[in-house]
Amino acid sequence: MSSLQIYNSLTRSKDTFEPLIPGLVSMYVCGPTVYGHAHLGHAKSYVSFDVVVRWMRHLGYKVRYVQNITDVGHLTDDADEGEDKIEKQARREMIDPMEIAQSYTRSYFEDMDRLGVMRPNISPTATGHIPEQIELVSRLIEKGHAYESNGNIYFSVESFPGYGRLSGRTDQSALQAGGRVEQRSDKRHPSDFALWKRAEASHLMKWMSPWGEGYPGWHLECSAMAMKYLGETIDIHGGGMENKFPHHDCEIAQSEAATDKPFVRYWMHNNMVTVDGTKMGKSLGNFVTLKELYKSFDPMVIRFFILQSHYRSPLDFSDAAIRASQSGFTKLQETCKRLLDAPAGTGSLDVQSFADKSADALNDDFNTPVAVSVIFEFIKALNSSLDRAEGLSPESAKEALAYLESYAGEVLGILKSRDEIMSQDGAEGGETLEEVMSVLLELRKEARARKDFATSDRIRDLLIDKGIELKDTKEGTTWSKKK
RNA sequence: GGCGAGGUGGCCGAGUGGCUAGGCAGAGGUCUGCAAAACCUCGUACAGCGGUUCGAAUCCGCUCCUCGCCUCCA
Repeated sequence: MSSLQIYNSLTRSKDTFEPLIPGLVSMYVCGPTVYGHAHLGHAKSYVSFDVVVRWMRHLGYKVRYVQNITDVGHLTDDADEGEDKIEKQARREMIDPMEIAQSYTRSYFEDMDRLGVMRPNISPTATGHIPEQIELVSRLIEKGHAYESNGNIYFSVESFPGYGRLSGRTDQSALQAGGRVEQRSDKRHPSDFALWKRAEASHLMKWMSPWGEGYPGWHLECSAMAMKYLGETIDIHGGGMENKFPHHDCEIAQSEAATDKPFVRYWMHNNMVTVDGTKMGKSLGNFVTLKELYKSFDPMVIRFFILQSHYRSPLDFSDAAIRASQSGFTKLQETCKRLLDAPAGTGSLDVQSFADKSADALNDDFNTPVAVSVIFEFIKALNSSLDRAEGLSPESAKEALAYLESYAGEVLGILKSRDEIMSQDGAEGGETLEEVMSVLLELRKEARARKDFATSDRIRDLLIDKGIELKDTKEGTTWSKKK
C-alpha cells in the first residue's frame, strides 16, 4: 500500500507525510468567525478536513485536532473605520456581542453535526485566550519584531525576511503598486499588520493590556492558540485558500519571529465553493446557508456532493448538481440495504482489491472523488454478484459490509448507520407502519397469486401517491419511503 | 499591475505520456405479469494553434477565456 502524500502549499508539491512525533499528529484548522449561520463554503472546508482527520485516524495516528472559534478581532476591513464583525452584528440584533458569538457558535456545531463532521478535540475561542495573545505580543515587542504606535501594536514586516513566502508575495514594494493597501500614518511600513488595537470608548469588546485598553488583531489568535495546544511547531495547518494571504503569512511571521522555530510543517488549503462560477461568500451575498439547504436536501447528500470533488478544486453549486448527488447517494444506501437483506449464497467477491484502491486514493492527497468512484465500482460488482443465482457467501457478504462500513462509513462518512438503513421510513410511527405495510403486502401477494394484477397494481399506485415505493424481487416485495 | 489555480463528453467531476475514472441524465437490451431496482451495451470528451515524441487530455510555446488572492470571507 502507498504511503500518505499531502499537497503542501508551502513547498507547492505533494510531500510524504511524516509527523514530527511518530504516531501523533497535531493539526490546526482555521475555524469560523461566528457572526452568522454557516453556509455551503464552510461545509466544504470542514467536511474536507474532517476526512483528513478520519483518514489519519484510520491509518492509526492519534490526531489532536484544534479548530478555533473567532469571536473577536475580525474586522470588516483593514481601514481605520473597520468594524468588528461580531460587534456589528450585535448592534444590528441589539444584543450583547457575546450572545452573538455564542448563538452562532451553537448554530455552527449543529450544522456540522448534521453533516457528520466530527467535533474537533479542542475548539478554543479568541476571547478565552486574551492573556496568551498579550503574552505573544509582548514577546514580539521584546525581540524587536513589533512596535507600539498610538496604542496600536504592529508587527514589523521588515523584521522578518521570509514574510509572504507562503503566498509568493515576498516583494512588498511590488505588492503596493497595484494593491489596495491603505497607507496608514501610524504604521512604519504599509504591509505591517496589527497585533493589538487600541479600543475607542464606544468599542464593546476590550481588554486591559500593557498598552492600554484594546483588543487583539485577527491573525494573532491562531498563532497563540495553536502554539498553546499543539506546540511551537505543528504538523498540519489547514484553512481556506483565501486566507493564504495575508492571514496565514501573518501567522507564520508572528509565530516564527517569536519562537525562531518553523511554525507549520504541512500547510493545507481547500478551494472555494462557487455559484455560477463566482465565489460563494458572505460579503458577496450569494451564499446558501446550510439550514436553508437542509430543508431540501439530506445533510448527508450535501456531504456526499462535497466529497465528489477534490478539496483543492473549486466546487460549483447548483440544484441540478446536488440532485445528481442525491440519486447517487440513494443508490449507495440501497445497495447497502440489499446487502444486509441478502440471503446466504455461495459466490465470492474480491473485496480486498477495492479496499486497496480506496486506500491508495485517500493516501494520494485525500483524493475523495476517486475514493468515491472506487466505492461505486464496488457497488456495481456487488450488485452483479447479488444478481447471480449463487449470490454471496456469508463470508464474502461480511467482508463486503466491512469494506463499505469502513470506507464509505467510517472514513468518508457517507453511509447511513445500519439502523437508519434498515428502518425503512427512518422516522416516526415506525412499528405501526411496518405492521400496516405487512398487511397490505400480504393482500397484494394474494392478488398476484390469483393473477389479479388490476388489484395488485392499484395497491402499488395508491402507495406511490403516498410516497411509498414497492419493488418486487425474487425474495419478495420490499418497500421504501421516497421523498 | 503582481501572485496563484483552471478550461475534460448534455450536466457534475477525476485523471500528468500509451491501459474503462466515477456519478447524474439519455438510448437500446436482460430480468419482471407490468413496473421499479439491478445488471449489460452505447458517447469518436479533453479551449484554439503550433512544437517535442513511435505515441499527448497529460510535456513545451503562443493565443483566447474563466476563477481566486493582493480589504473581510471556509
